[in-house]
Amino acid sequence: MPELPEVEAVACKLRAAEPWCRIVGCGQFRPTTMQGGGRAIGQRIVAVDRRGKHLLLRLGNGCFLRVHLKMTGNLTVAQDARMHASTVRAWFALDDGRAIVLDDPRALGRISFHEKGSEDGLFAGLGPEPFDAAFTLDHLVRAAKATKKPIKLLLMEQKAVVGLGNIYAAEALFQAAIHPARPAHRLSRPKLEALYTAIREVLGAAMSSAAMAYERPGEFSEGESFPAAVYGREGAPCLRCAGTVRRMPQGGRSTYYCPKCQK
DNA sequence: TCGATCCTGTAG
DNA sequence: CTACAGGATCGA
Repeated sequence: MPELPEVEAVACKLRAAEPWCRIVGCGQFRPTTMQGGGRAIGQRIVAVDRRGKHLLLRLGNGCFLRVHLKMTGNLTVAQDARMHASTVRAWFALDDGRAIVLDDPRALGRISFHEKGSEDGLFAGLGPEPFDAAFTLDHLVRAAKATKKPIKLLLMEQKAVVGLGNIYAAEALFQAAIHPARPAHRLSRPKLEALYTAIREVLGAAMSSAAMAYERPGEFSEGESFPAAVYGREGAPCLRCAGTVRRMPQGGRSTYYCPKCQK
């Protein structure tokens, strides 16, 4: 599921289940999934926030639970805490009988409890939100000029900007017509400007698509967002030129791109 | 900086 | 069986 648009959709869906009753219990099925969940017992969730791909469940006393969905996680509200799928890895029971459950087939998702005011330390390594005023073209240019690593890897580091993963990084680079392996510091300012615009457009389109899927369920498949222009299209014709989409390994992941129009 | 690693499921 | 999957951290 989750790059930024999908995480935001999960947050929206959780907010729709407000107001929250008190947390009366929690559980997990392996020791690594959740750290300190028991410390949230007795508290009430007062807000659901998002920072990059992290979900923050704010508690009444200022502390918070941080949830990272990793590759396949989903955080949902179950009407009955006693029933759950085999892929549920952790849960919080609420006073009204409902439960917040981490459903995650691959079991890579993580939940952790954090003290009031520990956000700054916890997220010190994260870059700006893509739609925040702090994410400027100059910021992206500075980040790009500072490293020789391939631009796609820079985009996926969550340091120059947060929220892009394997799909949207590829989509943004395609839209900006930039080769994913280009050393970041060698990109011209105009190219970086195109990339800057593309990042916002790609994420923005995915977010409205995710919101649409939420408002009108059934018309769009759950979780999946809009059709990708390059991702997963190896061997298919490029949507912009006469080229053919290729796949190449990058940092242990698959990168999709058109070698003809992404230089 | 790069590969290995965490996990399970699915497709070929 | 192998390859691969929308993430991120860790040790060599």
